[in-house]
Amino acid sequence: MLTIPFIRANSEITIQGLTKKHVANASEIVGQLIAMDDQRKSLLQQAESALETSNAAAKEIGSLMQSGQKELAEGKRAETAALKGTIKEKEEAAKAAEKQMLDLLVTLPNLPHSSVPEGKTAEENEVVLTWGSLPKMQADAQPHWDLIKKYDIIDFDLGNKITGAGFPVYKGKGARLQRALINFFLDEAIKVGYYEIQPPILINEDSGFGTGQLPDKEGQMYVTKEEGLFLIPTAEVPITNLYRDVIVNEKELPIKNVGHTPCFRREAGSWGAHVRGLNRLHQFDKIEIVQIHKPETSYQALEEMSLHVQGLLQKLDLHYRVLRLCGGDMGFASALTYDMEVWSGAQNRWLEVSSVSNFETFQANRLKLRTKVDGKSILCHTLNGSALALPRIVAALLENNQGPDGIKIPEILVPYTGFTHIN
RNA sequence: AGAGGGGUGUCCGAGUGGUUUAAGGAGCACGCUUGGAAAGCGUGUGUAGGUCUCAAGCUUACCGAGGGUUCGAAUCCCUUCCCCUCUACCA
Repeated sequence: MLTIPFIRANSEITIQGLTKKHVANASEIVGQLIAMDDQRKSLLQQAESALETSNAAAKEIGSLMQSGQKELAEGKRAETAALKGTIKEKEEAAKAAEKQMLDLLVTLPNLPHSSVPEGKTAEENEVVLTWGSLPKMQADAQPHWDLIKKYDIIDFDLGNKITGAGFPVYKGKGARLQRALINFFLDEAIKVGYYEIQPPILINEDSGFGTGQLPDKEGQMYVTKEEGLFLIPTAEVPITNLYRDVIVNEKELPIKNVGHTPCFRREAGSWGAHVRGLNRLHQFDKIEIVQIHKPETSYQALEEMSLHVQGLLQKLDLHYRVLRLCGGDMGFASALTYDMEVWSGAQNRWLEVSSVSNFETFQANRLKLRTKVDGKSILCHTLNGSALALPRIVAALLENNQGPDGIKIPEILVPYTGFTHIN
């Protein structure tokens, strides 16, 4: 969430940024917000000055009563009783004005970083770099949805039976490959200083709000019926929310956390060839890295996180590219996002496997995540990224590494899997 | 899940309607003291909002959260969350 003081002080920048993110009528909205805030302030002042009078009178009544001056006290009492109505009325009006302002403020996305390219759709994302080369595929190369059947390692039919579409069952070497990847990704993160967290995978409403899933995107999350808890769409939510309502000691920054969780996404309304097989699931595993920084170091951290993710892809020897997302394709809360895409040899297209973002103070403002610099409390910057999401990595590994002997496991994973081929 | 007890500042802890502008202690910071340190003494010590050119000052809210009663609420009432003890259940 953007802050009102920032918007007031930088209304032109705000309007430009919102426009880059394709918010319609940015200029009007900013004007409205400032007007609402003015109204809020004025009502609050009225309420507070009435309260001040009333507080003073109440105190006076107290001392009059103690000194036995009953009649004087009674007079005062009548006087302040009359104020009650005004106070309540003004307080309620101020609260209503604030709510109106917040309701609007909460709908505004974060402002994009200056390096974010203009553009509306994924086609306008900027390719930052491409690593590796196209895998050499055999003539009769099969897409992963055929390979998983051929080797009987991932079973969608069984998943359909016990849950529904998009909930595959991993079996045998398929299950072991999952476990190998999870451990590999966690170990790599721990090696470079991340602290491992195993969070709950159900979250409450406050947490959903803190990282920006609520109030807008509840349709994308599963909810429990009795408690109204949400199944997490990503470990970002519980791990970042660990720091909700926290003033972090400056010395503890930067914070670097990593966690593995299953992730749940309803993805209502998406079907078609592009979502076949492992390309899009309702439940999948992901290793998430989260960092919390002082503002001046956050962009350096973003680059470091991007390099970490790229390192993983390089170790798995996957042909990949890095995109800098354009204003229209970026997430709601992000100021700058890099997407990593791996080449899928049999589908002949790029698959998104990671998204690394700097949210600057956008999440921190909702979370009330602050630190103190020179005695003043300031909002922290939050960042996160997938390192990595499993299903599409598995899809690419299966497709790109298929051969006459079966599917070859990358060297680096063999100690984790305990086998060299799926056959 | 049932019964009972409890949630107060960075921490411990007093406080059941009016000098509580939250006692007292610990911690922390600064100062005095000292050859240096400890002890001792003194001063300060939260968050958010408003006012203000800045600072200071003034002011409002915050004793788990939300609402209510009252001229006045940490204190009384209602709702709710969390913790502890016992019982029940359970991996």
